[in-house]
Amino acid sequence: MQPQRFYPLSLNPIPSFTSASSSVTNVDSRRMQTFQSQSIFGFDNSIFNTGAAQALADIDVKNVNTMLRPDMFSNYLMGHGDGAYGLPSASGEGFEAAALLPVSSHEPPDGMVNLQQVMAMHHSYPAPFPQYPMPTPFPTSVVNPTPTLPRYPLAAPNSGLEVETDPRELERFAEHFKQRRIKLGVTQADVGKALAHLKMPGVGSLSQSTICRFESLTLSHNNMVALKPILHSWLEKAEEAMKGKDGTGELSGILPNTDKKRKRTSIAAPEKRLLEDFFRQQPRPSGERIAAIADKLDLKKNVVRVWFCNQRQKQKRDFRSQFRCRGGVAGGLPSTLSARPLLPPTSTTSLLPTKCSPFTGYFESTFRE
DNA sequence: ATGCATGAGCG
DNA sequence: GCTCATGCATA
Repeated sequence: MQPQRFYPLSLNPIPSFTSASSSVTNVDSRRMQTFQSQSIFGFDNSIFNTGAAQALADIDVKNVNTMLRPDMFSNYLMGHGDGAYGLPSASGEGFEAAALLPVSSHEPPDGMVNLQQVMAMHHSYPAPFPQYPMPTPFPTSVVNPTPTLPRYPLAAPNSGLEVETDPRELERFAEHFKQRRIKLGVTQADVGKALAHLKMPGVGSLSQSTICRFESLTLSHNNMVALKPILHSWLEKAEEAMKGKDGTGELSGILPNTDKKRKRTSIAAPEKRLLEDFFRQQPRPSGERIAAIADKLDLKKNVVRVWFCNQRQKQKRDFRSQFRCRGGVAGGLPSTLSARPLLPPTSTTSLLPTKCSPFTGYFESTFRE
């Protein structure tokens, strides 16, 4: 059984949401305007008011004209969990950065097992939730301490709760997430599968790759923003399930057996070096040039084209790189927990030197030949 | 963890 | 034909 496929989380089928004044309206506009305006989680509020949310969760979102929007998750995240940290405000102010994050790493389980197995172990983990530092206290008026209130937000706009877009906070969460996941003994793949069982509208399973990239911050900023509430939600449930030693089972996913094999082109080192040379010369070669390169390297034109696409994306998608200004990203940072990204001073409005592209953190070289 | 690939949405 | 999110396959 294949995991159900969903739309990319940040793609929004509603055209009006994809314009410059997109649905990410709730987000600190000062910052958001520095990023691509692609909407993230378009989610029609009305579905909540009509109580159709659950029904929606059960059908293929491809057929639904709604998507999730990060701001819709604000309340979602605040639900319960005494130890759970709250969604910080987008302002991100009064919040000391990664200094607080040296989470002491206790020994992880020797082997990774799926959550179901873990829960079956009946181990009660001591101090299940080393409090994730709460950056900005929420006004109590918007915090919902009552566990009986709806899991899905009825309205988010201008509620004061906003999507987390502070790169520091995202980074901190990513690390926190990884630490906790490991502590729980859950693999990245397990998390990805379990997401489908959260029954969050528009949220299906994700691959191990994506979870990995989230943890290692090798996603675009928008992508990080979009995934954070979902993963946070999973983590909350997982912690809870672990606490109450009787797992509800909702996190145990069906293990899909993917048998189809796709062959992957492998570009040899010499060719790759040449491609990198070409890329340095011109990151956005014309079709003709691509053809020429392909011919020269004896590669298929499409392979070369995709390689350039991926190379550009590689630069851009590294979440961390978006807050740096440098010539290239080749190699990138090691994705170890100890890799401390160079993040700019607190002010999110001046994250980047003016010469940088606000989105990519790079000097733009958009001109094509 | 990451390289190559796919596909939706878009201009 | 590009960007972007995401996944399969593999180093």
